[in-house]
Amino acid sequence: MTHTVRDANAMTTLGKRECSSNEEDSELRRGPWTLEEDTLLTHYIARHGEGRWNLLAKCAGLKRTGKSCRLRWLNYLKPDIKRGNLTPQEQLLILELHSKWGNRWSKIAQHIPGRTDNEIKNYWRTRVQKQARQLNIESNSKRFLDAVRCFWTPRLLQKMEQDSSTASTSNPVIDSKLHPYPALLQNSTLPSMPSSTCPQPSKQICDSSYSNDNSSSTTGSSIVNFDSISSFHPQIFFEQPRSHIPLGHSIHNAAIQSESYYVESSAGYDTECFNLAPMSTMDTHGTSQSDWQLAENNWISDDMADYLWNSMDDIWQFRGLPDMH
DNA sequence: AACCGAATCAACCGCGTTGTT
DNA sequence: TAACAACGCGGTTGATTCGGT
Repeated sequence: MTHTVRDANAMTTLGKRECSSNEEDSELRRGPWTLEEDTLLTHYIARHGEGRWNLLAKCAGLKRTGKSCRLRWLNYLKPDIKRGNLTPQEQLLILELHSKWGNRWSKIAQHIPGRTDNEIKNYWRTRVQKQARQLNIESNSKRFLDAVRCFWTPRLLQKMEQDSSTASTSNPVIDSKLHPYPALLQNSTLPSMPSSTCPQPSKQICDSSYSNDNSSSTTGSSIVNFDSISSFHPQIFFEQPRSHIPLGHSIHNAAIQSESYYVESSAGYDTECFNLAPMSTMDTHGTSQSDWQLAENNWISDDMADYLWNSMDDIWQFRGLPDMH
């Protein structure tokens, strides 16, 4: 299989040929890795460990740059890499962490075990940004965050709940025994369509004392420390029972109103927690509460709401999963 | 069945940071 | 402290796959 070498690369290679007497430089392989190369790299790292990638590439007999070897190992060959679609929990976490850190893919990936920065970056660009584009919304805008908060986050939470109600005990999603709303889990119904008033944020959130800055951890909830999040397999559940959460349309707000989530390790990590409230309330652009209320009056149109709701399965890869209707 | 455009994701690049001599 | 090498990150590209016609 051949790989088209871009002009810039051709220039680089030419430069190397001119500047280097090392004939091997011109034999460097590019493009997709072969099984043989993967095997060589894996076996070498198994015996000698990773690091010093340029040396490693030579010693392992790979006609690749050290950079290429490193990338292949970290993004594909490393044993703890997870394959397959992102779970709703992971998607939720990406949304949340991105709202906090922006395009700090590596930093985000550190908190999603088994997922690489490249994978998360691709996910964001192909799924999230695509939808933002189709809606003519800036993917980093407040408006988009609002859409995420009011449409997608509740749906993801609902999906997680759905998973938890059907999952075997080996499935590390929501532990229904810990869920304060077993009835909600069993009886919740997917709203057929969000009402036009649905996206209005709860007053509880608007009135909350969450700060708008990115300092995190100093939110209305005392249990949160984003910076303390370390590797985990997330299990997310509501922090406290609410006295009443109506079913149907109100599940949007019900999910939003649930300010805090525990993240519990299923692999022996420290139990930690994080707060989705920043995503529910935080404005990464420093918008004031009055701005938010202004936005409330200028919310997503019914058409857009229709679109958002109907397209969520595509966006978050729910297609093929059991329908809750 | 063939074509074509869109979507996906592995792999690459440039550049800033960190470590070493 | 300067020079160089190695590393790591984020942005981008392009080959492959998918889905529609």
